[in-house]
Order: sequence, then C-alpha cells, then structure tokens
Amino acid sequence: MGRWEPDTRGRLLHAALELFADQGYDATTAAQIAERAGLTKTTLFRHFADKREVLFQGQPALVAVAIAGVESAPEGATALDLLRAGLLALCEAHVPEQQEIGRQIDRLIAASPELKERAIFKRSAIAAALETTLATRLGDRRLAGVLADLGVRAYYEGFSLWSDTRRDDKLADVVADELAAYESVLPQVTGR
Amino acid sequence: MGRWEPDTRGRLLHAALELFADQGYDATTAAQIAERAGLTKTTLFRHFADKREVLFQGQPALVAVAIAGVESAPEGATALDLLRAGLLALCEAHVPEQQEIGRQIDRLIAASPELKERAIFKRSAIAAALETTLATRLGDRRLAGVLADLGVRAYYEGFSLWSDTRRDDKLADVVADELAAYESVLPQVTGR
DNA sequence: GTCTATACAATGATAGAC
DNA sequence: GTCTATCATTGTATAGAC
Repeated sequence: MGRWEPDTRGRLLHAALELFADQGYDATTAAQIAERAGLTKTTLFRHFADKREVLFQGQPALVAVAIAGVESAPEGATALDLLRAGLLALCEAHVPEQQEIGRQIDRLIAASPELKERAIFKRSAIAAALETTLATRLGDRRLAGVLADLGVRAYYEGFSLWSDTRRDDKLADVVADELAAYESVLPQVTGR
Repeated sequence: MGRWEPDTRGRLLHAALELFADQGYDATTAAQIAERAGLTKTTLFRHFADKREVLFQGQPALVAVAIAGVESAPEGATALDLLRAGLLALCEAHVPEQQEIGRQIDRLIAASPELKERAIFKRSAIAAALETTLATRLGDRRLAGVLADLGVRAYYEGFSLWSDTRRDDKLADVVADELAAYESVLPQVTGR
C-alpha cells in the first residue's frame, strides 16, 4: 500500500518501549528510537511533536471515545449516568494487550519527571474534555467540573488497581467500583 | 550583605516578565532573560531547572503554606474544616501585588502550551500535597483525594474570578464562596 | 557560596531533494 | 512520506574567579 513500511507510529512506539526498558527514557535519544524503527530523527519529529508523544499517542483517541460515550447517553440520564456512560466507553476502548503496555508506560512515567509532567497534562486534557461535554448536557459548569474530576480520578485509580491487583477483572468494573466508593464517601464532605 | 546584587531570582522573574510581555515566551531565550537581569545563562540555570521555572518560582512556598494550614487545624475538625484551613492559609499567603503578577502569568500560560503544561503540573502538585496531608489527618485516602481535587478546583476557579471580576474582594472569600457552591451541588452527584 | 567562561549533547525546526 | 543537512536553543558539565 505504498513505498514504505506501514504503521510508522506504532513501530516508533515499539522501538521506544524497547529502548526505554533497556536504557531508560533519558539515556535514549530520539535518533536512536528512529533508527530502531528504520527511520531518521527528522521523520520521528514529523509524526510527533516531541519525544514524549511517542509514548502518549494513544490518548487523543481515548478522549474522543469518552466524549462520544457521554453524548450517546439517553436523554433523561442523570448527571451520574452521563459520567458513567463516558467512563464505560473509555474502559471498553482498552484492549487486553493494553494492560501490559499500560503497565510498562506507567513504570517509565514513575521514573521520569519529564514523562510525569506529560502524563498529568494528558490526564487534565481528559478531564477538561469531559467537563465540556458534561457542561453542555447538564447546563451547569460547576457540577460538570466536579463530576469530571471525580470521573477521571475513578478512571486513573481504577486503571492502577486493575493492572496491579485486579488483573482478571474487567477494567470497567474496577472503575465503576471506584466511582461507587467516591459516591459513598461524598456525604462526609457535604457534612452528612 | 554580599558582593552581588540581592534577590537574583526575583530579578530574573522581573526580567522574564518584561521580555515575555514584549516578545512572547517562545521568542525569548534564556540568555536574554539572564542578560537583562545582569547575569549569564549559566547562572540562570544554576537557580532554575529550566526556563519555565523562572515564572513558577513562587509555587513551592504556597504548597508548604497550604500543608501547614491543614496541620494547624484543631483536633476535632471535620474533613471540610481541614480543607478550608488549608485553602485559607493558601489565600492569605497572597499579597495584593500578586494579583497583577498572577494575571500577567496567567495570560502567558494561556498563550503557551509549554507553560500550560507546567502550570497544570504545579496544580497537580498542590493537589497531591494536600491529599497526603488530608489522608494523614483523616485516615481515608479516597476521601482525601476527592477533597483535595475539590479544594484545588475552588482555589483555581476562585483565583480566576478574583483577578477577573472580583478584584476588590478578598481572595479567601471568593475561594470560600466557590467551595460552598460545590458543596451545594454535590447532592446532585450522590443522586439527591 | 555565587558567579562566569567554555565546551558540549540533545531537542526540535527548517529547507530542499527524492 | 522520507532523507540529508544545517541551525538555534535548551540544558549540562567542568573548572575557575571573586
């Protein structure tokens, strides 16, 4: 289907994961990643704005999925229903293989402040997108913001539990449990 | 009190703000900032890990203040009392001049993805610190996390309101109002 | 203990050829 | 879409001056 090997971005991700596992993130140059994928540094930076984005290339699609999930919720849905619809869509976008890749990436993030900063930026991008959609549906910016924070927290905490201690459960269930735990703790905030 | 001009970091911040206002963040080099402050690039990087940190140098102190605020709350304080104590301390650490500097920095952040990423990282650092302290006092990680998100949101939204439309009010009051608004909206999340 | 001089590796941008 | 080549800038490292 063309003069070059297909799936350039995927090949770059794969090459990066191997090299980072061997040498660490900092000790690996963009040129090395490109070379292992059979490309040059210039080409890598044509596909990704920076070295970090090679690892986070999956996130934008997740955001779109979450938004679509909220938007496809039925008309009479409650605030919490909308949030759950978004999270469910998000979770179902994960294929089982991503559990292992996710673990790998999480380890790299934990070891690199540079990656941690980008990871938090991505997390906040999901929250912001969720907030916007929820605000449209609910007509209440504050409620939307609070809900988005809650949902994103449930998603990240859930993902972490899922890949650490609940590997055989479905991600959607773990996240739903986490969200339910927040619900049951909220009355303590309001003052009972 | 020494052989050199005092307040090196403050001078660098001042120089950076002037140059960024003139030329924008991207078009200003670290060397230019240093030169305007009467220093060299080497010295700038001795004081700050990177160019962005010149702008965010105030944040670490704010984190310490917020934590101290929570820790100094009386023994019988409720979860919400603890959060309010932290936020109050945070707000009172702001001197009036910081309203204008804060506005300036916010404009720069809005115009630069690079700065936005760092700003979000700083926000999350405040949330994480708050969460840790609250968890210690409350003995409940989940509650602490949810509370920290809520508090940090109130602080940032409050700051934004304060510098945009409520300049003459006290920051602490604006933030307290914002937090109260979240409290009143929370029952809608629990499901009434 | 803070600053400077110099040299250096890596990022990321850019222009032009295939 | 990729490559070669070149480039400015970031940020580091070293060794020394006051």
